[in-house]
Amino acid sequence: MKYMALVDCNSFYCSCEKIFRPDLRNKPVIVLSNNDGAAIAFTKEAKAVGFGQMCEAYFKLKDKVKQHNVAVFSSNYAFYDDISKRVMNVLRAFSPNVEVYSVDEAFVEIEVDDISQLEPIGRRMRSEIMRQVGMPVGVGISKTKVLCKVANKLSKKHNGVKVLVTEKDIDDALREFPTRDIWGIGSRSASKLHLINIKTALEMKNFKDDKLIQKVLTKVGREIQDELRGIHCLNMENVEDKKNTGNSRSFGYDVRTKRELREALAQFATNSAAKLRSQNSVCYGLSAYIHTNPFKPGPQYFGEDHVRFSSATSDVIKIIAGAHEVLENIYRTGYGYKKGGVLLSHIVPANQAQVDLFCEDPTDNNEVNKVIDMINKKYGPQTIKSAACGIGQPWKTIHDYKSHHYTTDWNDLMKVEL
DNA sequence: TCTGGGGTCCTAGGACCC
DNA sequence: TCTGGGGTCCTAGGACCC
Repeated sequence: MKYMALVDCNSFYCSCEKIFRPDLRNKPVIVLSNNDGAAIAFTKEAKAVGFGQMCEAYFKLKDKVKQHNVAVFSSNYAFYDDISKRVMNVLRAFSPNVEVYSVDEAFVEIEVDDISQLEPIGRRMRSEIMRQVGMPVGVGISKTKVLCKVANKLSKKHNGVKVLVTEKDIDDALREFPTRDIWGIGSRSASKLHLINIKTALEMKNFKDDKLIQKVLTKVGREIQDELRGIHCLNMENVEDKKNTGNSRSFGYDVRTKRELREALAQFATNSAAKLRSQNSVCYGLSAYIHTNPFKPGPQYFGEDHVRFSSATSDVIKIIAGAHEVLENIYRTGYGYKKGGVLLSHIVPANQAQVDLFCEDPTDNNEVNKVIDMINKKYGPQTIKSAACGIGQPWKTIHDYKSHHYTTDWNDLMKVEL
């Protein structure tokens, strides 16, 4: 019989930071967003002393951080990605069918003859990931993805592994489970369910009027209902290529000049294009935006627009030009801009792209891009890039508390003193 | 002073076709 | 009074996730 496990890393970013810092064991740790603007990850020790509200502004937390002697880190995404890959590789030893759902969690298909084998498998996943990577995880095992999510949530109270497969166990779990905590039910949907008197997952599972659920929550909600009943709607998916990709950042200060915005958007375009090429895809569309700081009083402006490429491309030069074309349309003088971004859309595999018969310049600078990618792979990201991105990039974000790139940079390897 | 970034899927409604 | 019917494709916006 086939089941699936949802393996989820505990406070992933914080746990990454702790791997090479044994002195932080059992200590409160928080990780900040880009720009050190907001707190985005917390260990359970940090939650215990009152932290834990996602995206709370860091400047509001500083006093509390001092008071409780909390270790604070800027986010170090290259490092987290590397640890994530290591965790996923451990899981691949358990099953050929692993769906990496996000940086810190994966669904793993498992086949057993008897359900009594499920819990030991979950235990082994946990211990192997801890042994090989040093990452604590929780494992939830059940029949469908939505039920796995429920099981995973409960795993914290069961030493990290919870199996939910018999009807009775499932109903017992769902009876206590608020609708808002169901995977895919956000606050809006939960309020709507409340209006028809559905407050727990069990009530949703047993609600007879499927058509009403469909009407209130669309197809999405209907499928969640079936998943609660153990009926598969959300299948294991192969990690396919991204359908959209992009890059955006808040700036270190309010940016006022078009020259600086051109640099920033060129950099975002460069990063997006590199992601596109790394999955061997090309795109037909690009959109870009800039906006003022919504937290500041005063007039606000959100500018956004898009362009279509006459033939699909992953050429960094064309993509930067596209972003600049959008900027010309959306830039307004007199505002201080706090954030900008570039998104690539209508992405297709490079070998499936249609060539436009009347396109003036269908050839990309493929060789140039290849060389750029090669150099940046060998010597590190950003070793070579378009001068349009600027040199100093003063608008860039701030990272005051960045940890070392322990596993992704030779210069940051851990030092051992003898 | 300081408030994240990167995604997915669904639906309604407009544009267009014959 | 009364103004086709049936279909496809695309996009903006909403909702959700980590």
